[in-house]
Amino acid sequence: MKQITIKDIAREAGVSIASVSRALNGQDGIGQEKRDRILEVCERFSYTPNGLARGLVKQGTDTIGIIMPDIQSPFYSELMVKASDAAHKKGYKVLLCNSFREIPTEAQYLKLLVESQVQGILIFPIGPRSLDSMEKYGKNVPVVALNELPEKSRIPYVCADEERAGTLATEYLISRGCKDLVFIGFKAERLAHRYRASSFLKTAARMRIPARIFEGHSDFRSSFERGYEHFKQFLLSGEPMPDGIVAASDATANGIVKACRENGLRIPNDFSLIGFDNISTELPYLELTTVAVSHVEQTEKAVALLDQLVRGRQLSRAEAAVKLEPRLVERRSCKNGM
Amino acid sequence: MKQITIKDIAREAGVSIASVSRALNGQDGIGQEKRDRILEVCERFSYTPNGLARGLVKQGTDTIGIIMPDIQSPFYSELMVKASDAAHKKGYKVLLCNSFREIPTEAQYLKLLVESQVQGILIFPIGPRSLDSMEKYGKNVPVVALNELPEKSRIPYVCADEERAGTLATEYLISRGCKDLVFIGFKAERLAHRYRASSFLKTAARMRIPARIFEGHSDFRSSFERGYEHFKQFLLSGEPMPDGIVAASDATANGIVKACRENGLRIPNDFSLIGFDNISTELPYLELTTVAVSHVEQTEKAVALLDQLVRGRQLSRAEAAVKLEPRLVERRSCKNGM
DNA sequence: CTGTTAGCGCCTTCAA
DNA sequence: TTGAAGGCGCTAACAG
Repeated sequence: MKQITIKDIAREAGVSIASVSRALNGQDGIGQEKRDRILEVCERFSYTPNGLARGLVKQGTDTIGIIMPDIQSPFYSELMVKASDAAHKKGYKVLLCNSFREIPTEAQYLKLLVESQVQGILIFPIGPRSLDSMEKYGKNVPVVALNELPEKSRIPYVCADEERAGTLATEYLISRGCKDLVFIGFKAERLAHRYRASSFLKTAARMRIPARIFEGHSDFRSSFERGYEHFKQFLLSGEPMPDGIVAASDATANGIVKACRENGLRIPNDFSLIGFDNISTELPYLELTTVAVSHVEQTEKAVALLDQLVRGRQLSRAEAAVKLEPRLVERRSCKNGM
Repeated sequence: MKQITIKDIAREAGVSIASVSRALNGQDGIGQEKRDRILEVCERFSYTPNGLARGLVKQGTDTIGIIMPDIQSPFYSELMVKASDAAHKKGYKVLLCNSFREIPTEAQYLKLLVESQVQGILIFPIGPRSLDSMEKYGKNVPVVALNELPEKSRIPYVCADEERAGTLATEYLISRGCKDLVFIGFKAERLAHRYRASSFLKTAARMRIPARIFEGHSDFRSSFERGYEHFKQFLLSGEPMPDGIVAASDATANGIVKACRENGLRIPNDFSLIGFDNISTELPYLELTTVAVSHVEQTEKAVALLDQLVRGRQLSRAEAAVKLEPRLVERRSCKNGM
């Protein structure tokens, strides 16, 4: 399939390549009649301009890349969709990449995107170990992180205030009368989990309610599986059953629900359950109460931030480190035991 | 962020740009010592080659594009992941695009990918209306369709033999003792549904079992919603309850299950349910029996086909129109009433 | 209004 | 083993 170039079109239409370029880009400085003729020829040859050449001379592609760990997770795919929307609104094209929760794959995509001359990158890091390559490629092109907080670094980010989220969730459970709390699905590598868990403990202590973190062993491919397996481990552990469970995330909560079904446990009858992230539109079988920031707000902020950077604005440390206020989304997975 | 070029590196290392290029691409014709020095300089400046320029001169990007209608659907996202895997194995990089089930968006991405000089495109068409742009851009670059069968066109495709799938599903339900069948979630625009539904009718007639297609009104964003709404409409319609339901797809079946829960219906106690596509690993609450082709087989075939085309091989009509044999995946949504 | 020309950053002959 | 030079397809001055 030999590529047809602007030259072919020019020859065929009997004009110069400059005119073709002008016609194609809707610039003026060309007669209507000539323009029509050129466009007609393009159509006839089903000519498509070479984006590489154009990008090369224009020094830009109007494209940003989005890297996320798991396209199959409802959480990420929803955020991804919202983020592309936001990017499109700002006039960017979007390249999507799925890192499969693998650090090397993630690094590879960062490289690919930089090489593809995207103007900026939005990344949902896999975890703290993502930092190295983010910092490396962040020298070439602006990078904004969502969702994991690269606090130790200078990478700009937009995420939820997870500490506050943990507090909200715990307070809510207690306000509904829970007297014994367990946190399930904890994964130490996730910074968000660390915040959620530590403020969980802190809040419970402050309110004088017994609370513990269940540390399930071994890790699993997805948060869903982790929730499922950890909760089964918890049931087998012989530990006393709490009346309130904080799941490390909604995906985790979903796994817990599955384990409950298999063990004849009912929510919220047997215990109250609360999660984080608000992916529950994807959980048709459970109306999960959760704590989260608005996905739209988060992604739009992130794109706006990236856009600033792309346009070369210098941002202060504070402007580039956005923590959004989470709020409670009340549904039906918590009983009212007051 | 001024881009660092091969020229800067050459100047810094005190060599010619040709040498830098050679070092970067691991070609020989350059001394080890010089090569190391160059690489060191690249590292120090965190130089990343410009893919646009490289693609331009190499006349190729080793990249393929994948376009799918809905990244949030477990069905598509799973296929997408499998397809990228297959592409990576063949040495291609992958660009992902989400058409949002919108024909214009789909066309736009086709254009974007062609302009980005991908070597080939894998597309999960939204429906028959996708054909126009597929044929248009198929002139520029090889395009292979999955999942919808563009039979009227010359676009190469790899999909399930949906007629056979419909037969299998219907036969199975009947073999399990069903005496009254309804097909729910039908959407006329989906070619696959038409095949499934018509062979459903045909098979039931052949086996002398009453069967009908319930035509729900109005359409919905996702198959899930369509299943949910259509089944609720069915319940309200006053039609007699069948003992076997064929859902237009697994996603549809999932919607039906949701409606069942809300109406106190139990599966398979109240009726047997079967779907298509085998996405049920994503339906933790129901072990749905289904009919489908292997996702891995399908995507690998598709990538192999595309690869042939990319390498310029001419394929016969038959080679470019692959229908895979579906098989029954037996789980627990059908009772045994024999 | 139109055409000519000089690059964009890189790879690849071709000479040295 | 090395470097100089041409050109990939396109846009953006600059001339006419």
